[in-house]
Amino acid sequence: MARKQGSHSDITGPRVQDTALRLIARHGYAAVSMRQIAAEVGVQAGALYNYTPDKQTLLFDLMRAHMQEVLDALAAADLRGDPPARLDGFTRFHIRFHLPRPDQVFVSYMELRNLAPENFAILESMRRDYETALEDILRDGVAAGVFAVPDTRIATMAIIAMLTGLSHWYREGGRLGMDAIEEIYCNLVQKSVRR
Amino acid sequence: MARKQGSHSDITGPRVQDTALRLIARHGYAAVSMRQIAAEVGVQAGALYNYTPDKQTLLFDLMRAHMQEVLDALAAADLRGDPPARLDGFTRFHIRFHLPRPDQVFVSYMELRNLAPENFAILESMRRDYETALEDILRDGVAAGVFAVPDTRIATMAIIAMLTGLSHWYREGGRLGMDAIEEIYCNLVQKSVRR
DNA sequence: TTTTCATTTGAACGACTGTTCAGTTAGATG
DNA sequence: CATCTAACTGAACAGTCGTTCAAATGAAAA
Repeated sequence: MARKQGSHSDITGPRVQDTALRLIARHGYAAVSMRQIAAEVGVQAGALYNYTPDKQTLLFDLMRAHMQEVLDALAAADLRGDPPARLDGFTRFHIRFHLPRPDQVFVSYMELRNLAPENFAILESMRRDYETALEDILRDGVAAGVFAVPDTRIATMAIIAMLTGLSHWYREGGRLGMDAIEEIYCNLVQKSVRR
Repeated sequence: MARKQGSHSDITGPRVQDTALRLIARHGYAAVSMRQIAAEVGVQAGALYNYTPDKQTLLFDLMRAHMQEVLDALAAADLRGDPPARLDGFTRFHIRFHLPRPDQVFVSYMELRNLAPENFAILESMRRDYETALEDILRDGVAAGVFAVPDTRIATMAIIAMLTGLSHWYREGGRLGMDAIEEIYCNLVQKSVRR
């Protein structure tokens, strides 16, 4: 029944996602037209609608897929040990996961305002889950007396902003490699919350 | 000669800037049309061209004005003392200046990719000046032996990302006031670079 | 070989885009 | 009062926008 070989949808579908992600990261959602995406994929604009009901859903699917990957990967990382060890683990996880995905990070943080309210709420909730994973570590550390932060919620937001900011300026092949960056950020993060 | 009283341009001009800033911060440069701005100002679209040569320049003027205000205010702050005191001063200055200007911060960080290359270069240079002010403090602290950072450039970027991130989630009337926020961030920043 | 249908085309829809400009308006000037 | 002109209108220009859909395509299934 369902065609297996020779079906172009297996190829075109991912190419639509990849192209949309790259173009939106570069120019912004509102500045990229369906015809631009189609042209880079190598089809006419109408063909895109075999792969997304509309432009808004195309954006939302990109962002949701990214957030889901983040949460799944974090769960798989299975951070263990005392709070400082888990904080180091979280820092290294964030950098290792996000640095190779600059386009996803860019889109996920810049295009939130272009989401329909119900889609925004879904992503905000997923984002909150990620933040909570870090805040739990900080709270445990405070309870254990190894961290001293005046406010775990704010420390969480501050650390995540610091880590996310990295993705905005880091370029592969720059002065420092990912491993060196990782060490430096672990040092900064760890000290900022230590007693 | 030049009309003084009753001249609308003294009123309409600033209103164009204010309206454009607010709409662009909310919806993004590409998503806001000249007709939307005009409608909120209360004029027809054509009238906007008495105040800006084109849409691109309108955006650039908003962003350049903001960065110039930042640099002027920082120079006026005239931070003195030992490196820890100057770092505290920088942290407090950044928060006090940026928190009351969320729309400017939003536009200045989100719309860089919508600038023409020559305009982008100008803003990037002003941004670099601001970053250098912080890096100088960190370098002096390292030289004096009161700070220990593996890399002053990265610590600079990390701290600025942390501080800028604050503007993205802080809302007036929230759980904590600006003064409390200031204390918490001074604590986090100071500890992250201390020996 | 014929049939079937997933896939794509190409044209069309109405609406909106930034920008220009001749003409109108209204308030200050002489 | 008549004049002047800064400020603004309203229409027009040549495109582009997201989206729809009948028709064409071509490879797998029968």
